[in-house]
Amino acid sequence: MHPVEPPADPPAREAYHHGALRDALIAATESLLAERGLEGFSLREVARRSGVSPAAPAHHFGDAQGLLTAVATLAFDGLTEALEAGNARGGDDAVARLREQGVGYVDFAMKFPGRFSLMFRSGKPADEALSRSAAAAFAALENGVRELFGVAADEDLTPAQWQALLSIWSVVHGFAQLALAGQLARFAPPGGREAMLRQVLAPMLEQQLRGLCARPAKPAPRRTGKPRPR
Amino acid sequence: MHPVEPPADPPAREAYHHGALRDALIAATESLLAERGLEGFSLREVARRSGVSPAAPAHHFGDAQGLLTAVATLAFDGLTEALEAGNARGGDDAVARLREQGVGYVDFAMKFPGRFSLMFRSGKPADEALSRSAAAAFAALENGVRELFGVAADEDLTPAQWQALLSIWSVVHGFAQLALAGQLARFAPPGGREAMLRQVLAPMLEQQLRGLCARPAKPAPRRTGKPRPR
DNA sequence: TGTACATCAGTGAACGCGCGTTCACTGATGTAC
DNA sequence: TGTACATCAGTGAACGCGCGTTCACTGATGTAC
Repeated sequence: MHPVEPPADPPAREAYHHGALRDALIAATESLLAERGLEGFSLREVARRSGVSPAAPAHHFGDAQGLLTAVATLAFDGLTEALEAGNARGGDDAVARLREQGVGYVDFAMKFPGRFSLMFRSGKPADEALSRSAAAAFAALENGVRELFGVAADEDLTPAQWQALLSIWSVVHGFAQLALAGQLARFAPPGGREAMLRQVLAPMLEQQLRGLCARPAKPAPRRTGKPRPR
Repeated sequence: MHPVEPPADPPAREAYHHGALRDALIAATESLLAERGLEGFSLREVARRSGVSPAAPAHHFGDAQGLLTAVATLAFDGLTEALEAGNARGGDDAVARLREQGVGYVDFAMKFPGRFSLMFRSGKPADEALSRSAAAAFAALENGVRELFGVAADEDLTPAQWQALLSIWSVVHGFAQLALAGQLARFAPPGGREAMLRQVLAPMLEQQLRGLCARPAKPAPRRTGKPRPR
């Protein structure tokens, strides 16, 4: 099933017995979560898939929670990379850059459903490294919005700009969740997923940008309260 | 902890021993899911909280999966009601009606996180009643979009209108998920949640409506593919 | 270069636990006569 | 109205199972001299 592969060229740091057990446990955790979700996760099954005894993971992660926290932390790091790669992919147009960040967000969720399911659960204990990685991913998205509106890193976003950030995050996050839940089959065959997302994002971003610039010329939307960023 | 309350006036149908065990089991399932998530669910704990023996639930739901399916089905029915109530709350303005549906969607998720967590998991087995209830909830949302664009029940939505539906669903679903994950604390204190959602939804809906009406006058967004509804 | 020792990744048996489900049962409710 | 019986919701003991974690251990790797 999951034979232990001898490392082709040992990763220097952990070529003791298994060779790269730490990485293998992380990979096994991701695939198990992708297959069965968080409620189907078990440390013993992860050990089994990695070809080691049930006590082996404790040497690397302490306990089951430690492994899950480590995977969640790596997951946020991966999301940060995906967002930054998307930003770069967008080229010179700030709208395209942010749109590609959104595409990167959803692609990440679809490519690594196991990681994604760990990232946004409610009962997270406060882990410092995890919080830092999560904050970095958020900052990557915030950065795209700053570029869109031309807000420097040391400037505050306006309430309307915070709102734009929240809108974009909500829409990509919701799209990803619905896609993972299989709910997008109501709209189109799975192959068209990315095209659908682009068609949702592009006009939204253009209108956000236009709306902010042209706001005084339009009838102001009734305010029911002011968002207080951060 | 969870004493069995004798039913004030027996619900006629199930006043045998416990009185309303079926309902009690459903309520216990919801609160357990809200507290510990799906991975913390157990049939025995539900029985314990309902004050009955571990074998009692089997008489009403067959097995653990049957109970979860029943709760998910009721959850979708509740969401449908919430969406219809929101629609009614919106009054005469189609934008307001759809916006209030969105508010109803998020309120439902926040009020019943246990139910909500069951509704959109990926590994669902095909249950007929569950599928019917899920379809009804979707139809309630679709109905709001039809009203927004003035599309009769027997008419097809255009691709752009399907896209609008997907955008709105994504944004409210994502907003709800982020709120449940505690991620909205980055933006504002929890009290401001509903105001934030309204400020996200209102301009989005107005722009969707305006965008569809004015589309020929604007430079057409580049199409990368057509959504194929249903 | 060789030897003795320290380190530590991984073993495998064992623990106690809570789980879902089964089973024969009990006893209250509902119904036929 | 009373009696005998059928129904069925709920009991509680029992089952086998997989779980997370512990523990003393093994044995390969790395290091001091």
